[in-house]
Amino acid sequence: METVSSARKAGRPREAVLNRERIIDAAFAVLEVAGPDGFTMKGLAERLSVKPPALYNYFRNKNDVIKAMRGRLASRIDLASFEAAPWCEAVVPWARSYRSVFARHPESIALLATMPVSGQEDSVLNYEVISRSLQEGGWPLEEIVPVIVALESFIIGSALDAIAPDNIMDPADYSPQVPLFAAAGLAQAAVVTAGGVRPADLAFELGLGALVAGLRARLVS
Amino acid sequence: METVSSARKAGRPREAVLNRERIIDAAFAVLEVAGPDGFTMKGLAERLSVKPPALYNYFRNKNDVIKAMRGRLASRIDLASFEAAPWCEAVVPWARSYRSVFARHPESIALLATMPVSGQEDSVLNYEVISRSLQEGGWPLEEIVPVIVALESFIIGSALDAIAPDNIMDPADYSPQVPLFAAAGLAQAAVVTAGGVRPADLAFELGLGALVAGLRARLVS
DNA sequence: ACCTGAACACCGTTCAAGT
DNA sequence: ACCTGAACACCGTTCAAGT
Repeated sequence: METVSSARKAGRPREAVLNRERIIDAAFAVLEVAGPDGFTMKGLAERLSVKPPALYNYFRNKNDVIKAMRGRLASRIDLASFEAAPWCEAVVPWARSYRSVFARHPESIALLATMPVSGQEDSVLNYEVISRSLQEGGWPLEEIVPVIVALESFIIGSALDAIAPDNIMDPADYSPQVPLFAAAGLAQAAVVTAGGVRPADLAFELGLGALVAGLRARLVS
Repeated sequence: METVSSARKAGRPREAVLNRERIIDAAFAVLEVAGPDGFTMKGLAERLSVKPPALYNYFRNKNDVIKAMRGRLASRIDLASFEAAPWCEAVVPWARSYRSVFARHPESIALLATMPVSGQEDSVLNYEVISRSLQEGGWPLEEIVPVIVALESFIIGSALDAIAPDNIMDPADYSPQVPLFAAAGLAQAAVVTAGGVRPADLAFELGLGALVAGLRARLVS
């Protein structure tokens, strides 16, 4: 009589159960349901029907898993606009794609965006494409990196803002002490409900437009 | 014969050893030397010559400690410029102060900036001051919150960038594959060494100037 | 080579016991 | 009221043992 749920016994399986791709897929799934605090090697192993030590055959440690997750996200960012339009138009869809890739996995940002990028990753290749677009647009060589970093800072900060609850700026019981800010919040809420967008989207689009316009103005002057 | 290091015995001390202020002071000290991963309740207790459970008389849990730390930082941000100059001038020193408060405790950002702000904190009062300055500058009520959020997104993102190692954008061995990006990095490095600043500072100042200029342009048009 | 099982040194938090 | 001591349920990681 066979048991139905035949747990794997110790010992090498005839054919490997795991690989890096499968583990990263599962990692995003676990992160999505468990959140950053609940993202554990045990939970990851369980979703793969495996014991935690098995993961260490493919990744050196948990940080190594997270690094691979970020690499996956970076490869999803859409750079196509830089091939089709000048930088000041191209950065807008790129920035939206960048932010939305993270917004697709809201729980990822705290975990992924704040871990220092150690050395080289595939994402470096993306920067070459952007650099070329900026150079063709007339940017001096020494300002190309600062421009990219400034844009990314805004995007990452906006992504962090997007993961916060919508009412993060709600003064709540403090309203009497901050009347103008409370009124501004209500006025924004009216726009938000009318437009069917999130408050974070409003701030992102406004800031992105201003940042690009300001960069353009600096370039022509 | 008395032992020199007389450890405290169990039982209530004649006069309380701890208070919230002392604990928060110690928390920043521990965070600074131990980093975000090494920031533990045990480490915090040790620095206060106390056992971990004692902390729970003053804070409900570790997150509560972190929230108090952020409140402390928020109170250090300098808002004085908003009383003395129009918004487009005032935001610059405010943004620098905001970012430098976090830069003073580089290890804090990952821990503090990414934890969602739950409900009300003292920082809400700051927003009233900024809102008033924006309104006096002619901003429509419904755009005041988005403007503040866009600025904060850029500042927080820049603070995150500032904690990363200076060579975070260094293509290193990838240089042959990304020649223009590598050259741009070298050109930036020359400016950085000549000016005696960090690469992150360059990007922050460039982005801040552009963002403010872009916001101004939107307002007058 | 690639998995399990057992073990180690942690962690945050709870709670009774002591003064 | 405010501390310690002991305990609980975790965590990441290592490593021998099994196939």
